Amino acid sequence: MLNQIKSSLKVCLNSIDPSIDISADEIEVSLLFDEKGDFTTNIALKFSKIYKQKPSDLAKLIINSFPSQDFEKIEIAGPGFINFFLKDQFFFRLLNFQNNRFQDQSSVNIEFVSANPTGPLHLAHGRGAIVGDVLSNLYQFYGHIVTREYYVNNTGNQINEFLSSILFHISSKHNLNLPYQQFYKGDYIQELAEKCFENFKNIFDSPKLSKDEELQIVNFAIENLVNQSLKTLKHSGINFDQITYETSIVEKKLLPEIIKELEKKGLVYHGQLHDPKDFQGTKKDNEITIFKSTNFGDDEDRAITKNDGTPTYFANDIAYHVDKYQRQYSKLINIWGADHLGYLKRLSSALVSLYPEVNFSVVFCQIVNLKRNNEIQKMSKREGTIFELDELVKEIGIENYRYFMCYRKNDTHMDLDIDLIKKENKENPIYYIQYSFARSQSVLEKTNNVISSNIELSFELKNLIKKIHEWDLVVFNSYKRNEVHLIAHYLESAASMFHSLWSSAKSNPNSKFLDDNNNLSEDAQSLLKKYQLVISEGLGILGIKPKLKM
RNA sequence: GGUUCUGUGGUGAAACGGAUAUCACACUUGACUACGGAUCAAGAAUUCAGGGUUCGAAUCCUUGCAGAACCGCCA
Repeated sequence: MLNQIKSSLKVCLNSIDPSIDISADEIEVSLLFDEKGDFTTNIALKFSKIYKQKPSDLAKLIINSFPSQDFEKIEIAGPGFINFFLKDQFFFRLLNFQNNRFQDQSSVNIEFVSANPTGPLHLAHGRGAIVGDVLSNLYQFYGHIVTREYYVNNTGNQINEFLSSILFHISSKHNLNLPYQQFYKGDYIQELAEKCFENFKNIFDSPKLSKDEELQIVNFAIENLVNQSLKTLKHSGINFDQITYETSIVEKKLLPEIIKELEKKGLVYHGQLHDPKDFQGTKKDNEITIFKSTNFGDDEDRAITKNDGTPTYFANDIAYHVDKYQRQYSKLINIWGADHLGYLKRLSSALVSLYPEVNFSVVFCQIVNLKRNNEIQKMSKREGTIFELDELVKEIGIENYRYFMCYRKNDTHMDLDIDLIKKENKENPIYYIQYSFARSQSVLEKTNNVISSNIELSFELKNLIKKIHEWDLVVFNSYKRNEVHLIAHYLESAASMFHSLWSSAKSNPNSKFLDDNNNLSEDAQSLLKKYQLVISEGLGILGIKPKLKM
């Protein structure tokens, strides 16, 4: 019906002035859930200038030429809104809307989590994990072929320090006197060190480890952590299609070609930036390769090579994204934590200067605080008070975990209130939604016969029908904007309207779905089934199964 | 100091530039021999402050104030 009104409005506008071309996308029609009407459009306000008319006059012209057979009345309201009142007999038509849903089967790459392989996943990774997975579901909902990708940064200093920390533990526990320092602390390092020791026992017979032996050990340790992380994610319903290691990107040796390309565009020079923190040696012999990211509004130019000639993290990251681009996705989406906010400019400008047509976007997830007993829990790696993701999921359950990670806009700070999440009542939205679904199911199960009687079109019933009709609009909007919280909010509000309708039957028995003999009208049946379908689709995108019984 | 984000009832949050700013909690009332009360109904805001753009601003621009994240040749 929304689309029908839209196209009728387009015809009206065209008949008013054929020389003006307004595209269907510019015509906004939305639903009303109060006494003002059932549908509304602002086009008379929006286009009054183009048509050189006062908004109210334009609205009048539109109404005069609008095919009004489906409507009780169409009126001008406020400064120039046009409100439509649907005839009662057409309400149940609003439930049939999903026949020609938008489809786009192009392939999309969504990269998320991509945690450093030097420790277990914790709360901070959890939000990006869910947002990435739900976004993937959303793209799949519209037919896209989605690759969920996990990137492992297994090179660089952090890896050396990680290895050193493991060997330090082995050395001190088994009195081996190996020359390694401790960087990372924590129980998981000790456990990992033990595993490495068990697996490579014979290596430690000699007093010194070769480079090759070190490599074996660190790879084993990384593999172990990555698998553990993937297992944690799998437990919360997240499965990756592709794991990409930084080393495999390095092996492809894309960097020289990339630097050459950027050089051609005048975006690379050799020289010096400020002294790095651990700078050693003389300045003269330390010319590095630098990307001119200030051309794109970045604060500073960024190094592509370090003073020892090896590529920076940034350099390898360009190569990684070039690699992704070359795999021919129509769209690349990254989910990043807020700590990468300042990193976007340099990466996207490098990527865009290489491939101006690239469709690359980043969805940022802000910090999550853990709230318990009404207090924000301070978390610190040093004090060992990091809350591992595994524990969180165990404590609150997958459904709660997934829902609550989605119900705030991704770029706002969020407090995850453990006590609230564990409640089983209205305060917990996911519970409230599931309860409405179970209620609808109980009616369907109690039904003796489906009959062709009429159900009274109360205010509450109309609202619920309209809400169901609105689903397509909401989910499409959520997809266009990469904002998954819109779905969570829709579900909550749909459930609220369902409960309202349910309770209205207390004061108005005609609003009951079932009659005294447990007969259900056809209309009511199609309403309930459609409600279940919409809720199932919405929860499905969030990765949650609806409950038939609770 | 720079870059980016945020500022909405007592609290936590919603709101493609649209009408009377929505939801939950807390607080105050009212509704249960129930199609599952695990619910429903009723009650509160000068949207941080000033200026601008617009028919129309929580939303866009600008100034100020307050808070957060980031600001290595670390990843």
